[in-house]
Amino acid sequence: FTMDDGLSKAVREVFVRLHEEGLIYRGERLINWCPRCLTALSDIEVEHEETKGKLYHIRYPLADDPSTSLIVATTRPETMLGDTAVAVHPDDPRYRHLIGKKVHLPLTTREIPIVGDPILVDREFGTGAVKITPAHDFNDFEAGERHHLPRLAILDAHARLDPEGLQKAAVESTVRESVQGLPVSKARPKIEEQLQARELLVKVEDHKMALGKCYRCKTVVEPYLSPQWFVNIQPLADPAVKAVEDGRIRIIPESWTNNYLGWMRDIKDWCISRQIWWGHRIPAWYCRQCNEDSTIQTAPTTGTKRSYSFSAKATPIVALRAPTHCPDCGQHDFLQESDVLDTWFSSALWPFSTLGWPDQTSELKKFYPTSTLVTGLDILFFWVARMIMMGLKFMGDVPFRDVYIHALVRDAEGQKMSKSKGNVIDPLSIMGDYGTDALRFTLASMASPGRDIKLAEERIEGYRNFANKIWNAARFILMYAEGIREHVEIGDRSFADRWMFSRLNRTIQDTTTALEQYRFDHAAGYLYQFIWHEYCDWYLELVKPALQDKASTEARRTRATLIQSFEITLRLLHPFMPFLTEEISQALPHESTQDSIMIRPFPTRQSAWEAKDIEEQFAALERFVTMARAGRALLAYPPGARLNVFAAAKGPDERMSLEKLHRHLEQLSRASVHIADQATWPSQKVLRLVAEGLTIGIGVEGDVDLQKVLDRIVKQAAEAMKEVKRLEGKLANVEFVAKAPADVVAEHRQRIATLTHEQSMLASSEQQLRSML
RNA sequence: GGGCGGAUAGCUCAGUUGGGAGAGCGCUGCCCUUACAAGGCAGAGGUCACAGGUUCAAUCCCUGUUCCGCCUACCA
Repeated sequence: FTMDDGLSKAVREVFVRLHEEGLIYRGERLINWCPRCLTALSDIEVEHEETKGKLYHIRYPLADDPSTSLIVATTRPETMLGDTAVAVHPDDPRYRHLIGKKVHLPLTTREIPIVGDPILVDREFGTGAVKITPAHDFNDFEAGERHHLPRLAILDAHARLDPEGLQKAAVESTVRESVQGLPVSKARPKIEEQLQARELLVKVEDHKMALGKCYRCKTVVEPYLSPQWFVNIQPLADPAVKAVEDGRIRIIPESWTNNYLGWMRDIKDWCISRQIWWGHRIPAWYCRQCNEDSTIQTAPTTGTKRSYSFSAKATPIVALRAPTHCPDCGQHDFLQESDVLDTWFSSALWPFSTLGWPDQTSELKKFYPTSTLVTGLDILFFWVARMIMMGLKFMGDVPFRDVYIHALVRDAEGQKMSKSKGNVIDPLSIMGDYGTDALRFTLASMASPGRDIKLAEERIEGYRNFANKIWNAARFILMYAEGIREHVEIGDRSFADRWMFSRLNRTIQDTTTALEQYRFDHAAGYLYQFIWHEYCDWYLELVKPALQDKASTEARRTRATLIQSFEITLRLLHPFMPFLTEEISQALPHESTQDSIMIRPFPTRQSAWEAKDIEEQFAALERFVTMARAGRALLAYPPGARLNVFAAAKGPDERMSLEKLHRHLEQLSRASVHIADQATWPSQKVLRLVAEGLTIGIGVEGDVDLQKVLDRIVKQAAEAMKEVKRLEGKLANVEFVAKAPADVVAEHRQRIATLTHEQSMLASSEQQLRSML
């Protein structure tokens, strides 16, 4: 970014304003530091790794009574050279009386105080005494502040023992000479040896701990004392906590809310400076005249580091532009701060900086705040929380209403994908193999809340097939689209059309509701089910005969319905499969003025389409057809052979439905269908099949394997028997009948009745079959 | 250490006012039936991790255990 770039302008504006309010300060603090990259690291840049280490128990003799000593435990014996105190718990009867006395710090000529600190010390852990090294440990730094202890840095920026620091820390010269210039890993055994030789090392035990490592180079990070820039975060965090507490911002799924609140309430000042090249350079300048003593020359060792920096004592001038002269000395020789900003500092401004802020643009008015932010959990704190804080601070309003936390996509082993780990699944390659829409649909369908996604190729392949299915349906429709189309009122449409519209209506409603609840998985499921298993499997099959005679009224009307319904379906599917739906919708017959599908309205529910009675009739048809097909498979009739199928309706309503749908029944079951009472069926050569209250008979012709059929019927009867026994068992329980809701009990009775009827039918089929064998 | 999530068909995963266990892929059988074999039709397959508890009734609620994963933390 150039300095005139809008984003940079916003960053500088924010930096300067925060600084003016005292919310940005510069100071010497401990930060996570990579001794190899020579830069500060933010929390997100540090990876923690379980490591086997050692716990060293070291004896610190009392200064005025060397026969008595405190034993402290540490995982980092080399840092003891920088100790400036030993802490015990003020209420600990073992040590209480020692507070205020001094111990002699081994390997040095220093004496350091014993302090009481209830925060740092856990009485139960180790010996109950702990060393304080403010320059090399975060907690010790805090403890050092509480007790006004000096900070003795004994490591340099490369995490080597620093000769000057060792000198200042009054380390014995022999010790000093043996360790100076050594990296931590080499110095540690030397220190261990020295302590051993003086019999001050009480014991060494194995110890598990989590070591922080630089995300880039895997070097163990060091808490490092250096001048850095910070944001005083509490004044920004408080409003951001409130915004979520009072519901102005909703986190979805809700379970992450506590995570957010917990983190925000316990937030620490934000180190925003980085010692790297790439980034927004901090808008601060130092007068060379006034800060001569604070200038630190550093050799450009790697070629990526600037050659100077300033100590914590230096006085910066923070401004939007380079100052023309120094307000103190009037000189005009400046060096700009060499540090750049943490990348999340500018990211935090994204919701408004991208809209032109600090200018009051029309985009800013229109799009701030936005409705939903979709993001991954891993940056909830680093990005989302900071956008909320900065948005509230500079815009006076939340940057978004809903935060949708989506799942993390992991690799096949369930590992988190990361650039540095190299286990990234390349979306471009997946898209090449299966298509962009298939990948998108897969991710939507697997986006169940609170659960991560292990990307499974089989699922993607399945949705690739789904896309293919839609292509083929489109081909079918285009094939029959030619010709006059006649639009009629919904009530006058055919059975198939009315059923399909009723189902489409339901699908629109379900999909919309699911989207409103951020249940993309449910929405994808509804669409898949409707398009494949209702629209393609049943509707398109049902209308085929009508389309055959192209000139007929029925064909004219069906063509209109086909195109209308498919176009609506495509719009409904468009957010999930944008490319395919656009392509097909352009191919369908349409007005030349019609917009791209992406800006057409999303379908809405039409109550006129709802047809419960039609759906019930369809259910009867589906039961019949499925059973006829099963019978065909059971009797191993070839698909081409025409069957004779008898159907007995349960009542007059069903009989009417079946008669009305007679043509469809014959078409879909490829059979001659006879609707008649069972009593009138031929007594011989008819196989009876029963399921869900419907009984059909299939004419038995030719040489068929009746044994297979018998096995099936016996098995089905056994299953029915088992279920009846289970239900009767429950009904026999007086407590069940007394305490269960009446409708549940009634339902149980109803199920028994149905099953019993089924059983008797099966028994008669069985008897009949045995006689035929 | 603390917190959170997961364990359901061979695999990847759905499944809430507790009451008959689902999908996709894979598998078996039949079928290239003029949209589609990346397909159609029909099937097989599950003591819902384990042990207790609450309840008339538990995949679902509670407790504990085992295993896996994530976040977080200074246990020196």
